[in-house]
Amino acid sequence: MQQSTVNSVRAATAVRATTDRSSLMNIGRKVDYAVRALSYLAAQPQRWVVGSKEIAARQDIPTHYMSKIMKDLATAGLVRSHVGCKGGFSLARPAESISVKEVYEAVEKPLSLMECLEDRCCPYDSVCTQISVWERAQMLLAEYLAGISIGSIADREGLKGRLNGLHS
Amino acid sequence: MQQSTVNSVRAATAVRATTDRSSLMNIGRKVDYAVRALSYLAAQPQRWVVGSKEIAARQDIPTHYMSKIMKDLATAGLVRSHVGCKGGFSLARPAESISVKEVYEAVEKPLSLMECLEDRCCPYDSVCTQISVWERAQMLLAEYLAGISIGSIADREGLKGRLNGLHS
DNA sequence: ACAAGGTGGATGCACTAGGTCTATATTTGA
DNA sequence: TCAAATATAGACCTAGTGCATCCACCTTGT
Repeated sequence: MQQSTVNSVRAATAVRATTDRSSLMNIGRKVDYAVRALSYLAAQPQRWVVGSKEIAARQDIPTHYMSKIMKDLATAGLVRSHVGCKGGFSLARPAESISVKEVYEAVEKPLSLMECLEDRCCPYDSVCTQISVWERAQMLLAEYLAGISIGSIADREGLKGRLNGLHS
Repeated sequence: MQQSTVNSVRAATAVRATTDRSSLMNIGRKVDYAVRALSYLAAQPQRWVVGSKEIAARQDIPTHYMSKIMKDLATAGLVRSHVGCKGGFSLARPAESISVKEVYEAVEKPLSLMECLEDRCCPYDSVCTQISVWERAQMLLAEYLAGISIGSIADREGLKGRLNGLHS
């Protein structure tokens, strides 16, 4: 029955999982900023290099924080960085090919709803009856976010079109 | 074009939203504990009263923390509390009618992925192109979790059935 | 009356989100 | 060639939060 099952598992693993909550889902400002910054880049003419200060100012994002975020995005390969005077950032790939999920994982961490879903070392996972619930929820979310592109976000309200129209 | 739009909005609202991040999605231990506690109750014979100490011990949950969680569940009306000697908790409703979403909201807060989705006072929401993305993601998640019941979780692996079999 | 339970609140601690700052390396324009 | 503008890397700070512990009190069955 239930108690004996759980008890035996507990006995087998006296040590509790380390308090490493560093991997839960967190859709905070950082993600918001990253999406806005990328959208701003996407709305620029092709391969146009924009400084992080400009992005920060236009999108009302704290300047230095913006730098750190852009660095993350560069490390993840979503933007290309151009060092030096008149340097800045440009999209490394077509905006249509950059998904919100990628953006999230570039500035935060791998998408994970619960810690036991990530480090597969939860002592109970063999008898846990709720893992699959969260697993499925996480898949739903990941699939949805993987299907939304920065391009589609930037293109709402016709921003890109309007801007390009002005430049042509 | 983009900058003027955003700038005008910024000008109209000099004050930034208060740093109230108290409402983001957090599927942590508390939710885990709550689900496990409710599952444990669901696996008991009808309306059987179980002390929080017992639940805590059987499910390997910190004792005092368990009390607080049970209190939350009682406040939310998911369990009935029985004060006094030989007191404890029992499910207030059939386990099949208690959804994981309810459990989450009982011990945490209203399900919300981003703060701007909750307090509808984000100064940018009229021009923000990503709100709808998170809004939809949140709906997906909420709908899914609303469709999973404690009953179905407790009944996996036939725990309830086996236990009832032993008692009949 | 008293022990076994729940109630409510105070408290503590570690960690993180969010943000700032400085120093350094790299490039461009004058 | 030098100065200004930029990215890079890191230390640092602060308030808030997750997780938990403990205590004083109230209820109730025996």
